[in-house]
This record gives sequence, structure tokens and C-alpha cells, in this order.
Amino acid sequence: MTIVVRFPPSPTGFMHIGNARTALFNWLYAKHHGGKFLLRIEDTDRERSTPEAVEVILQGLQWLGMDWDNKNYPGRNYYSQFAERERHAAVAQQLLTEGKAYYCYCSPEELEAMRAEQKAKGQPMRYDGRWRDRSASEAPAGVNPVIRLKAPLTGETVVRDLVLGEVTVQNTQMDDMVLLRADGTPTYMLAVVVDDHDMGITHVMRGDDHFTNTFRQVQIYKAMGWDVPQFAHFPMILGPDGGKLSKRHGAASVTDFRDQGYLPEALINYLLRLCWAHGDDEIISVEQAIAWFDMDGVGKSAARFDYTKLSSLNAHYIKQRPDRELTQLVQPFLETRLSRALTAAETARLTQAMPDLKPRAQTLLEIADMAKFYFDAQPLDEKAQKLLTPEAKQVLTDLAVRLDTLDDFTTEAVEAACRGYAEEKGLKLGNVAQPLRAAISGSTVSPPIFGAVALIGKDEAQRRLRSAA
RNA sequence: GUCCCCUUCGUCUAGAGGCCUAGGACAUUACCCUUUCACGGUAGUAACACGGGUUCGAAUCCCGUAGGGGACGCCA
Repeated sequence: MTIVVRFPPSPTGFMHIGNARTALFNWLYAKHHGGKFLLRIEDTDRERSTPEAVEVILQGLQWLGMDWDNKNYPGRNYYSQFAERERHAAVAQQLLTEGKAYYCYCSPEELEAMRAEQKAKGQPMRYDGRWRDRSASEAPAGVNPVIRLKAPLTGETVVRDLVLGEVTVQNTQMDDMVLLRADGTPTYMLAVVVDDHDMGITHVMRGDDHFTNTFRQVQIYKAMGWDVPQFAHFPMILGPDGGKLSKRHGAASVTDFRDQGYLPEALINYLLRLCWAHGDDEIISVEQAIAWFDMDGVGKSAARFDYTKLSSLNAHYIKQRPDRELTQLVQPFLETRLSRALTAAETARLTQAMPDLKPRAQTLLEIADMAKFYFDAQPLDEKAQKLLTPEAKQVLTDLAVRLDTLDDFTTEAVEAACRGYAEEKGLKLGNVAQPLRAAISGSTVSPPIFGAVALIGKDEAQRRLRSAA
């Protein structure tokens, strides 16, 4: 049997990182087993669904490198739940005809009152089935009814979850859920089941916030006489404080991470290790992940998102990337910071500086910040100003003269000149390099300064030296 | 309130009854390297939620307690 999984986001804003993790686990599972990974946009909520949000999801998946296998639909390259609304309604009608569902004429206000009363009395909040056995002749005039499932009143529903194991819930714990709204549109419960069935989904794998829904969905499968798929529920990803992970923690959507200079491979590697492990392995390539990923490695407890660990992984993958690729990735960030475009020569310079830049950065944004002074003179920060004592300024004046005599303005030549100067004056190299660093970079902290001086060139170096001295 | 799930270093986790004096990674501390900051290297601090069982033996199995999370919509 070919394994078919799906990723069903609803296009109501951004793509939460928890959703990305769910997508990743599904994608990996499909790849590992040679199955199919399908994308279904759950756009039945017309109020909140937007084409922009769909685009964000599509781009997010592409950026992370997760390709989906169902792209041939009229007018779009993903399965749209909304497009199937007639099919969903037909299923509800079928259930109605077969006596497995019924019309309920309760108004939203009436239901709200019912729940309020139940809550006040400390009773479980459930629809009490008041229209379950009433005949249509009692229907109030002018009210569009919803269709509810006539759920079993006795017995129990069992789910064998690939992660959580076998769990049983008494049917008395579940009420008659709404399948079709008064306006004829399907509810989520109906739509997922019908779509999963129609799409031939063999494994429904999602966040465990859906776990209790599963029991209700199984009732729909049974009512329709359909095979129940395998289920797997992954623990949730929490914020560092144990609460819901949100933007207030720093970043929560795929777009946020991209815009903050994280590499997709770092994010993938990090996400992979949340709630999943393969022995002591930490740095795992996508190829390796495909080979290793399976349900037996998935844990049961929720994980907290740790930005620090993500950053260290990002730093690792930055070091792995070729300089040219990094240049391309960093350039947009840098141009924003410089408020101007880089010339071709400057782009080449960025690539040359990259070996000095990349071991020092955790994000592409940090590289851009660090690289600014290679292109435009930066104002001296407080520490740099403090460092430029009269003695230090004398050093700068002397250095300007020395550097002017260099024919070959290479890293080695600059370094040799500085070392020679320090030796002559009986100064420690640091007493020469630090003022030089301050003058050239505007800061007391920078990539190796001799190389930077060489890259900036003699003229610009002279300018900065004189202006600081 | 009802139901469901979870619980190993600060964090992510390894661990499928003896291999555990509980391992790795990130973070953290110290030292080495060094023109600054990093990188890299070496060493260190740090955890089986609690209480009962079962067993010759439990982080691992069972039962309670506590704590955390989730679900209870004509949202998905």
C-alpha cells in the first residue's frame, strides 16, 4: 500500500512554525516510505481565508524545500477544500437520508444559553440532542436548520495512534456534532473526513491539539462505512515560557525566521529535533532525515522552542554554505542597511570578506551588520571613541603614512607594515591593531582588521585613518 | 466543570528491567589558541516531578498524587 499523507493548513494569516513542523514530519514520512505528500488548503472559512495567506503557505513550503505531489487542479496547484463544498454537502445529505444525521433548528443564541446553563451547573458542555428525535413537522418556520450527526449514545470509540498508542473514549463523552451549517457549508469535522477519504489519505498526522477531534471524526468515518486511516498526533511546540508560541517570543512564523536571516536547512534541522530523535544525532541533513525518519522516533511530550539552539544550528549551516551563496543571501539585507545597492565590485568584495564574516555570525542579518563597514564608513561607537586616545591617534597618523608607501595593498602587506611599526615603537600589536580597527570599522569589535583594510583599499583606508586621527 | 494526553540536566533529547557512577547537543563556567570578537580545542557544573507497589534488581512495568498541555464552536 502506498502511503499518502497530507498537510492541510488554513489560509488565515501566517504560517506558524508549529504547522511547518507538522508539514515537515508528514513530508519526511512520505519521502521515507516512498509515498505521496499532498497539500490541501482548508479555505472553507470565507471570512478569514485570503489569497495572500495561500501564497504565504505556498512560498513557505517552497522555501523550506518541501514539495507537494498534487498540483493539477483547474486554476490552481493545490487541493482547495472550499471547491469541494458540494461534495461535503452531499455526504451530509446522504447521512440524513440514511437516518444517521438529523436537522437541528436551534438558534445560536439558544445553544449559547444551553452551554451557559451547563457551565453554571458544572455539567459537561455538550449539545443535549434536543432535535435528535423530533420530527420535521415541529420545525419553526423561517429557520434554516443545521445537520447534526446522530452519534452513538452508548459504547466507546477507540483510536490506535501511532504516537500515543491505543486510547478509548466513551461515546457518552461526545455530542451530536454539526456537519453542515445553516448556510449549507460544511464544518471542519465533516470536511476533513470527506477530503481525507476522497484524497485517499492513509495516514492522518497532525498536532495533538487535534487528538480529541479524532474520536468525533472516527464516528463520521463509521457512519459512512469508510475505512478509518491511521492516525499519528505529534506533541505541540510551546514558547520558551511554556505558553503558546507567538510572535511576542521573537518569531513564530516561517516568514519571520526567513526575514531574520535564518537558513531553511537550519530551521528544518531544528524543527526535526523537536519531538523526534535518532540516538545522539544532532546535525542531520535532509537526505539523512529522509532515511531515518519514522514514527518510532517521535516523542510524546511537548517541546519548548529554544531560539538559542536554532541560532547555533544556523551558525553551523552558515559555515557550511559556499561564500558566493552567502553573498547572494546577505546582499538584500545589506543593501537595506546601507540604503543603497551594491556595485558589482562591491558584491565581489563581500564574497572575499565572507570567510572572515561567516564564522562570526549566527544569522544572515548579523553578517549584514558586521559587513557594513566594508562598504560605507561607519560612525565611531562609544567604545571606539574612548579607545582613540591622543596616543592612539598618533598611531593612526603614523599608520596612514606607512600604509601610503605600500605598493601591494594585500592583507599580508598591511599586517607586515603594522607589525613592523609596532616593533619599532615597542608597542604590543594590540595597541596598533585596536586603534586601526576603531578607525576603519567604527567599532572595537570586527572581523580581522588587516584583511578588512586590504579589501577596503588604500584610498578609503587613508580617508578613514585621517578622519579618525 | 467533563474528557484526553504528557512529565530525564535551564532547553532539546538518548534510554525499550541489570550495559546508568544516567549519555549527547545547545546554553553556562574555566583554561588553551588569538590583533578585537568569534571559530576551534580541552575540562567542568547540571536531570530520572513526588509517593506507593511489582521484581533479586526500575529512569525503564503498575497504581495514586502533584504539575503542565489540549479538547469541549454553525473556527480550522
